[in-house]
Amino acid sequence: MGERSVQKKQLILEKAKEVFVEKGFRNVTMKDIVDACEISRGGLYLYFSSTEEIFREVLLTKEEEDHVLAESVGENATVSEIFALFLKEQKKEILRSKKTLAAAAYEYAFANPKDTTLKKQFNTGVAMLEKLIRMGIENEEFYDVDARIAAKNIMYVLEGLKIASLTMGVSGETVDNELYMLMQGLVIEEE
Amino acid sequence: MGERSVQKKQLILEKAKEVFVEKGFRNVTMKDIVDACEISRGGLYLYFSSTEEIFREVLLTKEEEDHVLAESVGENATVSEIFALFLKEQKKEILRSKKTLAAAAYEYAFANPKDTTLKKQFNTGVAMLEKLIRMGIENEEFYDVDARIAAKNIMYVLEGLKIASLTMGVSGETVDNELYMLMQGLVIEEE
Amino acid sequence: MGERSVQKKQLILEKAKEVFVEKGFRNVTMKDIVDACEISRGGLYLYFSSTEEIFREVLLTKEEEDHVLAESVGENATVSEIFALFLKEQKKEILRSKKTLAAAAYEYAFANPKDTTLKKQFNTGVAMLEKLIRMGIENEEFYDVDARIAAKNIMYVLEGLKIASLTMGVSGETVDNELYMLMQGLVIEEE
Amino acid sequence: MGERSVQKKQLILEKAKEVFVEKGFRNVTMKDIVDACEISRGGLYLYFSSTEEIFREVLLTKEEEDHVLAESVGENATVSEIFALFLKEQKKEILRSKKTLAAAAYEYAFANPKDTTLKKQFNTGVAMLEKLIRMGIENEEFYDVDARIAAKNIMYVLEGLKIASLTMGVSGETVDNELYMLMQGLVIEEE
DNA sequence: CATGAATGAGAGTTCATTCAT
DNA sequence: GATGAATGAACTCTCATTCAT
Repeated sequence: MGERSVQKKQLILEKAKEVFVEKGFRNVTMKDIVDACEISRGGLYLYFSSTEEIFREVLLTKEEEDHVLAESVGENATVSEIFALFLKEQKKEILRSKKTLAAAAYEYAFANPKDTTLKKQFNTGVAMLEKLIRMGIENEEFYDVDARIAAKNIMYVLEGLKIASLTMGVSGETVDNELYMLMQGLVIEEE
Repeated sequence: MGERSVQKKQLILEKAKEVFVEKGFRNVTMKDIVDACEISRGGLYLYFSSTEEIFREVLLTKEEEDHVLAESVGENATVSEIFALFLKEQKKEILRSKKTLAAAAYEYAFANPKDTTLKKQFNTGVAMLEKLIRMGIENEEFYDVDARIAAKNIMYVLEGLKIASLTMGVSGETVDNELYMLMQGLVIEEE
Repeated sequence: MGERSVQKKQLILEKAKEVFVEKGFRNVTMKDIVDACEISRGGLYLYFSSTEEIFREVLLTKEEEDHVLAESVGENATVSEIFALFLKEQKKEILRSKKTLAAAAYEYAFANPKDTTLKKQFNTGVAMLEKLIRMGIENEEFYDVDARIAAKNIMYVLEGLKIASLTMGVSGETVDNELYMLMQGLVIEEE
Repeated sequence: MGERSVQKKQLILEKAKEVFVEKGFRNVTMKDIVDACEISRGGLYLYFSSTEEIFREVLLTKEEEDHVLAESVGENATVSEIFALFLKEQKKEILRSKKTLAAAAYEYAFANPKDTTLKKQFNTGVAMLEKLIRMGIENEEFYDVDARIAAKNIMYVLEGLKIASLTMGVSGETVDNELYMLMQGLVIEEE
């Protein structure tokens, strides 16, 4: 597969992502993707042989984006500020969840219980938060909690908000309340 | 619709529920349900005209079960005990989520953003918890928190655990940790 | 599957047979059969799920016809006469082989080495001939040969003529010569 | 077409032959041959424009091999010996028929009734045998039979054994019995 | 000459939905 | 009411064949 093909593959992944965002996972057919990419029926099969295969690659692309995000966080000042920034990003993500892969990813996970991509992404998040919390504790910015358990708790609340956003809608205010509680549980307030 | 028809409809809903538990929502065809019910293809159409319609009714049945649960709680003694019992029930529910309608319900919600059934069920839960928390505060068993916000927080954590259980699996211990944190945030420990 | 369905299945088998006669085995698609039967695409799948399955049933039908033939032979007079009649039937069969299932059956056998239908039909032929030859020997109409080996030899010559007829064509005279040799090898000529 | 091209064409024919041996005729696609030859899709079309065309040339190659065989026979001593050697070769050929082009050739012939390649090969065999038998008769090694008819009979038995070997399997013993009968019908046994 | 990406026709298969009985 | 055969639309997937490079 030459240079040109790599570009085409990339194009397919981009267009396919839009389709998955719009239609979820199960609902998407190879034809949908063919139409979105404006290529021939057979053409798509040169690159991928099922919607599942395409979705897996789209998910990996997402993962990369997340990594980039995680690293860009590293440049900021105090741990509390980084944490606040992280939560702010999460809020954005939660509120626009209907315009992301989130629903499709859940559907995919339901259909593929063996696949561990979501789990890995979750664990990556936990690990990052854990590290952050440890730093906060060391700096005496955070209460002396069990960093791992606290990290997991944050991730579960975020998951809860995400699925709630997808299935019943949540207001910005609601998210703020939840995130505020998370901060409160960790950050030592100055008097 | 006569007596007999009502019974038949009930039978269909029961069998259909098993199918939805096993296969989710999108994956289920009218044929699957026809096969499970051992009725004729045409026969099913006398009662329901799509899997969506069937699923909606199945979901309502579930709602009733939940109500029953909520009321049975009422017989217990202290608020803390009731709360502990509630969490214990939730733990069970979370750990067996793969054997419940949960995944199908989420899939259904993704496909039907307008439908408010899940939202109503969530809100019912919030209301019940809010009432409980208010009672706890009055009894001085619970800290004096914002009951509504606390109730919502609990529900979001539970949602997070449920979707995590469905998509990546969670251990009993993990659930315990989370539920313990929820208790800790509310119940005033005696010294 | 009710009365009506059995008739339809029969109709499909008849029409399918014509298609197999005309096009062989591998070349035949479900669509070909659908067109020949003037039923819907999906309709055919109610009865059969592949051309192979259809062909197998068509072959069995043929087998029955052969059995009928074998028995009808039993009514005639001397063994030599029966034998002559048998060869005459075979000649007809060989010369019209292009209008029978023969080619399709060979193709099918190539594609399904495990299937023993052809072998069984061959063995049935051998058994019948062997019995006939034994009777001929007892009656002193036939030379005292090894009945089993002689029977097999006849069947192999007939197979050779059949495949030759299909792949290169044979004249009636050629068949006559071969069949005459077969008779000569068995029947004791009166002086 | 230059020297190099001829080599390439030869390579294609060799590899294609392996494919035809393995898969028969109808089952083989241009893609199969492209894959086997490790050339480009377009490249194959520079030399051949269909599997049929390729198969025709492969068949001619086979014909040459047979000729070589026929001539190599010429070096041996008595006619009976040559005849025995010929039958021995045929036995080998029959028993390994599943590893030869035989099935593909029959399939090809079914699909191309106009093609006379198989007929020519058959007639070449008949002619060779006829010549041999005439020599045997002259030498008084063979009975005084009609050489042409005897030659044809031998060829038909061999065809019968070949197709039987392909479609239902034959044992070495069975082949021996048949070939022994052929010898017996010709060779005058010394007392 | 040679490549291999791309096309589009066409086969296989499944299902929601209808309708005569 | 109930049945289940029948339909046809929609999808999946494969290949022969072409063509820009």
